[in-house]
Amino acid sequence: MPTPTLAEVARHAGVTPATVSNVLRGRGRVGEATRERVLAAIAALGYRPHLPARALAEGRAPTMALMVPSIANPFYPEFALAVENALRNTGQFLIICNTDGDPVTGRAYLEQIAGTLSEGVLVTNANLDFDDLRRTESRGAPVVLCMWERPLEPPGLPCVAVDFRLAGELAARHLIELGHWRVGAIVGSKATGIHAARYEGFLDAMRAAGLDGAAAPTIFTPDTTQGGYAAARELLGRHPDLTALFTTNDLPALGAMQAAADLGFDVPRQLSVVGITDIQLASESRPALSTVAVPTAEAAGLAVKLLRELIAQTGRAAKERKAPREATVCVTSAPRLVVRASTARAPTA
Amino acid sequence: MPTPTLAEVARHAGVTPATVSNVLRGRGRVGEATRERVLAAIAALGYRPHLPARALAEGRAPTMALMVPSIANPFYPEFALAVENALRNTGQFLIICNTDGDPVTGRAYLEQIAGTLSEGVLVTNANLDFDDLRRTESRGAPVVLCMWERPLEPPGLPCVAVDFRLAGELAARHLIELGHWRVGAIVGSKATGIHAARYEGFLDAMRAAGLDGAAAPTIFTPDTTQGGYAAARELLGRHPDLTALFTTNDLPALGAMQAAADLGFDVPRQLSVVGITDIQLASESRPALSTVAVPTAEAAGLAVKLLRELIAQTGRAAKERKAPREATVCVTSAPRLVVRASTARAPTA
DNA sequence: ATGAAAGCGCTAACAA
DNA sequence: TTGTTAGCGCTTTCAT
Repeated sequence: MPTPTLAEVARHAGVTPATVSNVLRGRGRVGEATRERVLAAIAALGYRPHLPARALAEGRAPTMALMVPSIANPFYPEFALAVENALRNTGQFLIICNTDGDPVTGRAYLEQIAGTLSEGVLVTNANLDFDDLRRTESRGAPVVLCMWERPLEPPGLPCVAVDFRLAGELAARHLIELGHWRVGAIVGSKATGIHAARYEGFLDAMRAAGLDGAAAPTIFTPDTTQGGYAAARELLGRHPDLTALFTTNDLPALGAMQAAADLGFDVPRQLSVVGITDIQLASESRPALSTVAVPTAEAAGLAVKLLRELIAQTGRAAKERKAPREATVCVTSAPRLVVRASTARAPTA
Repeated sequence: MPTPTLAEVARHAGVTPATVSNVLRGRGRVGEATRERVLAAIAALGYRPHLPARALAEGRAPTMALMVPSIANPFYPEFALAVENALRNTGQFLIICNTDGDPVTGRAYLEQIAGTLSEGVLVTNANLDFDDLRRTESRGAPVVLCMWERPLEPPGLPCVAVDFRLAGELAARHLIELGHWRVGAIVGSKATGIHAARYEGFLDAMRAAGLDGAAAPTIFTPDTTQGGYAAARELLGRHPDLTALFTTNDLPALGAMQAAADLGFDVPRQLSVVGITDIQLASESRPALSTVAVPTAEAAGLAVKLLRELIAQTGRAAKERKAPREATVCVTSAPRLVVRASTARAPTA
């Protein structure tokens, strides 16, 4: 027996669909007696509301979309879990869109589901075209950038920002305080790419310590374990005297540690490695990775909150769509250093 | 300007909605001239079909649901990615349901979306109640168990089965062939739990080698890195003469390697460790984990395929719903051993 | 307090 | 070849 419809419940209870709908949503006045009868019918028939139909009638959409480059990249599942938790009990569900880092794939998703299946879109560094995102917005589906890296330079789209420059600075400062001054940098993006702010933080810290950060051996590489691995090999090969590696993300940091292990470097005795983010893996590696923890779960929660607010202002329900350009930037709490086993005092030359 | 409706496109093209619908789906004959006009109108207005409305009219649902205990557990994102890839271009999207291993949470998801938002349900070891699943089925939403561990003992629900007993046997045989005979076992479930078949494979291999597997020190522990870590510490503490650890899953294996490292054991020189599954992390650990690779991507593809077939037989479209009890068990190709750096010849006593 | 009716955006017979 | 008419399951005025 397929799920009964609201109409069948109504018939069973001897009322009209409107009444059933009313008891279901607590709208309109309903007599105590009939309410009970309706509730009984619902229970008896095992009625469950048809979400798409309800959404259609309400002019809403039953899901939110989360755009990620690849859910298999260890950062995103953690983020997705937090998003899903935030969504729980809102009556909306989470659709995962893997863009593969390809703007065309990303656009295809937006075209298909934004505003129809999904009421709003959460975007992580999925390499989407900003024009596509703005078009999505203008079609009525709010967009929130989930991990914007520069709180002071909003992107012109609603976002939740994390102070990644500070994260970079904290990581570098940690190294410096341990006495390191020959430190290499592994940046998980192009020079002007997504990790630039983190690298700037590194440079700031070096400068503050009277060191010439710009002279530090630096490699720009893909933001992956493999990228970090390759970069570390190259860095360590060319500059065997380095005592520490600054890395803009945990995955490359983990890769760098593997490279160090394969090269016979003792981490942290001969070489310190520090990352940024504090994904789960960071505490599970051996040696455990020292890193700068970033409030990802908090960011996920804020992103969902912001998205829902934007929807409330935009949707059919909105009285007047006020220009929301104001409060569309949330900033998370600050990153903080987590010292584990991959960093130690610089070896005295 | 919110997305235009099909009716607006029709008006713009000077035809009726039915005609637009026809050109959109290639049904019914449409004159070449009008088709062009309609296409032009679609392009001009930037029309995009409203997925829930379409699904409602078609009597389908616009998504598939994937039930996982936690998307943050490293195995599931890999599986989810494969599922999403298999779904791509089917016009359906993937909803992630984290059950947290809690049957009640799982039931809540099924109640809400199975058959309404989601046309079918893919289930991994999310610890769901089989009665709930059967009820879901009987309400018209097909269910597929995605990683059934015993091809020879189907569960009474459609499933794709992986020969995990064989996986366990291969892992154990590998150890035996390397000359290990004092091997401990770490099982990532209760004795009668999900990993029992893998453990049986271990016992089979031991027996075949004339060893008393039942006498092997064994610990049943949660299927996590931490579980493996704790189990290995205990095992190694009580039996410091063990030369190898058999593990029913990669995560506990990785945990066991960490424990070994913390205890000062040299892996693989003093201690070999082998896992099962071959998740990405397995090749990224140091030493890289020897393991038995299981065809997860293949399983994901088969699961989606099977689910779609079941839907085709069940849906409103089905001519006659034939009893599908027959072909509802897919078996993947066999697991295979992947030797990496965590296993070596047993040290000669 | 309840019912009647229209409509959300789309599809699918069936007519013309 | 195209248009007409219902209807998918639900919500929501507006009457009664």
